[in-house]
Amino acid sequence: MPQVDTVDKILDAAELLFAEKGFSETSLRMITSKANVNLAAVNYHFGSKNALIQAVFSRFLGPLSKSMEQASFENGWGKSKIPSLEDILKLYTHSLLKLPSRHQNGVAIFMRLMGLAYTQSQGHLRRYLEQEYSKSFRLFLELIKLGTPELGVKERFWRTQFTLGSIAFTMSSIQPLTEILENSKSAKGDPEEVVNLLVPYMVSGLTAPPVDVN
Amino acid sequence: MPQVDTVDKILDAAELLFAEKGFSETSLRMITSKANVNLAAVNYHFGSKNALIQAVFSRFLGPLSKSMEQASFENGWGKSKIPSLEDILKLYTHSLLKLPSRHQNGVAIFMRLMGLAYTQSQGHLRRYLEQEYSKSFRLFLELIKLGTPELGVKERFWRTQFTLGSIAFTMSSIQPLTEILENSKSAKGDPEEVVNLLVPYMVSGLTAPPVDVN
DNA sequence: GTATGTTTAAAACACCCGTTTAGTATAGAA
DNA sequence: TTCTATACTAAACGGGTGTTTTAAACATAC
Repeated sequence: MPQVDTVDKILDAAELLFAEKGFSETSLRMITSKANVNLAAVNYHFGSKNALIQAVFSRFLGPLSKSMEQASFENGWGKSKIPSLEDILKLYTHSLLKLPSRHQNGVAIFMRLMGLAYTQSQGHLRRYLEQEYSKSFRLFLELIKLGTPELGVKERFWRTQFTLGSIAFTMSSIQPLTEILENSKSAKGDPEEVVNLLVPYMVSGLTAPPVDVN
Repeated sequence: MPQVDTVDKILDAAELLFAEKGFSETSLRMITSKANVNLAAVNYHFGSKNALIQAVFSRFLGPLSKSMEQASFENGWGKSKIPSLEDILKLYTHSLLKLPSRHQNGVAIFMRLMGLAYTQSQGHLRRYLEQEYSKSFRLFLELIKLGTPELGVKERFWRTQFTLGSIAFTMSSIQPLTEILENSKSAKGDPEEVVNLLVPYMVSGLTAPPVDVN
């Protein structure tokens, strides 16, 4: 019996390669050779490549969504105790940063994967995430609503999309962007630093004076 | 001699399919069959699939970068006449909206392609865009710098990325998002309306009090 | 009308893909 | 020991990929 079993070896390798190259650009042969595992093992343990993609997401989204729901509950947030927008966004971003990972900079990988999930046209993945984690997402929207009481429905909707766009887009390309900024190929790209810059940006955008009132 | 020559038929089809599915997920056979053109025509006219991808970008980035440079010049913007951030963003967003296109909602397609160029790992494309349009991009950054004098280099860089993310992400999925908001499959999604909500959001985010000072 | 260079067409090429099959090895239970 | 379920592996399968080749059609110039 090996220390790390085959399933985890596959997930580890897949996580890295997907984040680096994208889903369609990563072949099962790349994954299995990086994981030192037989090609057929993927289909044996997961059934298909699509199922593997979903499993990669489940491995970190499961714990993450649980911890976020719990944190929101423990804070007693609700209509009787309305949190500030900054508190909400800080909770979420810092839950992300504290996410345990098997890799060196797991946050960046995780973020990049989330960005890809939005960006790449993986119908099955979007359907899967919607089905499994819609409850967590609705909680997030509910909290945003509590934190931006002055906004109309339409304007809140679009500003939330703008905000998600900032996150997804930035995080999905944080590595190349860091290289541009540091002007070197070895810049490692510190997600924590970027997140600390991101929160005030989002707060300011979300709480800007409304244009519309409806 | 046909009304629309083969080259343009290929570009039209490729543009739509790339925006819809991504680059690797779109095969030359999909493109040529949608364009009613022989498979070999792509390699004959463009040389390779990668060259076709680059050509798709050139067709709209060429005119766009020219019109933007010209507009900035005509306004006399520079260190002697510093534009407001709102003016800058309005110029750019409205240049985008006025962008002539061969398709119905060309803005969304164009934005989605730009988002993909960042997001998908197409090394050759990033290199190509950097080489061809670095001048235009540097002009944009220079204008942003004029409009946000209170920001340090690092913070300005990241906030600019956040802003680009909002635009690319929102515009590239404006259609499905509108459908969600209106709760109907027939909602048409007016880019101009969204842009009017987007500009104040971006201005507010970019001009938020600095966190860092370096 | 014939020759010349350009564009289209059909077919084949070599390669890589995800998946399946058929078989082997291993470990615990009866 | 024999049986059985699970874990793993080597090899092959069918199909799709970008690209190249070969030949035919076409317009234009001489």
